[in-house]
Amino acid sequence: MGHLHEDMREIAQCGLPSALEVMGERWSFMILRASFNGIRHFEDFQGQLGIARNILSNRLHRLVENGILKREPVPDDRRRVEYRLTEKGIDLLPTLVALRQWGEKYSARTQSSLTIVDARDRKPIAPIRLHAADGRPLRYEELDWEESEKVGK
Amino acid sequence: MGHLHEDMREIAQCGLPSALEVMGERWSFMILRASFNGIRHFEDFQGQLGIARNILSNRLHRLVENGILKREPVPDDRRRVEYRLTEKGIDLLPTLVALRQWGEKYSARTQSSLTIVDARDRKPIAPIRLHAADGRPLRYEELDWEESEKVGK
DNA sequence: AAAAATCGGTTGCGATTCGCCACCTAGTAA
DNA sequence: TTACTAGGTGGCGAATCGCAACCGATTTTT
Repeated sequence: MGHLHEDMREIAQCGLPSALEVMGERWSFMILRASFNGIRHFEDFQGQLGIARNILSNRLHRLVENGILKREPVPDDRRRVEYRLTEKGIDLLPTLVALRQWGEKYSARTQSSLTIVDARDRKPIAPIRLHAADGRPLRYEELDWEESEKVGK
Repeated sequence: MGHLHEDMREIAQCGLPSALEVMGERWSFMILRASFNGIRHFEDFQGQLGIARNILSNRLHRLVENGILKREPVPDDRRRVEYRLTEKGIDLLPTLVALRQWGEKYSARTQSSLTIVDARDRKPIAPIRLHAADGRPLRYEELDWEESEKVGK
């Protein structure tokens, strides 16, 4: 009694848990951001993030095994290896940007360093928000939650 | 040498670290999602998420002290306490949805339970993506990174 | 009025995970 | 042939996680 949504039990899987399985680990988002910034090599990740080498090694492997980064040796120099974003990794950009914008909105320090701009007019992109299926932006008050059991589509 | 972006050193703070300080901890996003689903009470969070009580207690306090949730006693029953989203917490919805949509796109299991719909036509919201300042949606290829030192605005 | 249940925690304690530091191997440069 | 670089791995103490038991303040039930 008192439950708003009676029939959801325990987890109500919504894709969040599976997303967090990888991205919920410490450093994952920071590594991802570095990747978007063009970082590709182990030593560069390490230097830029200040992360311990064993942790970095572990995270890179987990990101690779989850298809977010791909690891490929550099032909010219067989010591070196490149970690680059896959399409799956690139698809995390909206999440990353939303998180970053939120952090910037609520932290004292002004935004800094690289910002993402529209290549056309070089103006910064808009704050990320929710949109209706037809593209109309939606405010929080215009939303509702619906129980969609229909797995079909 | 070899650096794509010479002048950014070490961290290149972008609001991400400050965002992750709270939301990077285990369970934070799951708790947030439960909040959006209407969960407000300790026991309900615990039951729904299956999280250990001490961890839950710790996370709730951290979310409160960071202004994401507010904790207020229930007048009618002085045993009970309510944890509710603040505006700052509500502002995390785009991040949460983006993460969830990504998880759903790349995990086998179909989406489930509560989905967010446009209250007007009750159709599910659109996938989250980046938009230009004028509202035009942007593809990844249309983006560029710019060094914006100008703190002014 | 007394006993039982509920709610929101806290405390111990073992199991993981994190993070610093040293070290190692293959490949390249001097 | 010696030195250096890139990308790791291993040991070990410190911090965090998670289970289970317990607790104090309040209702609820009997």
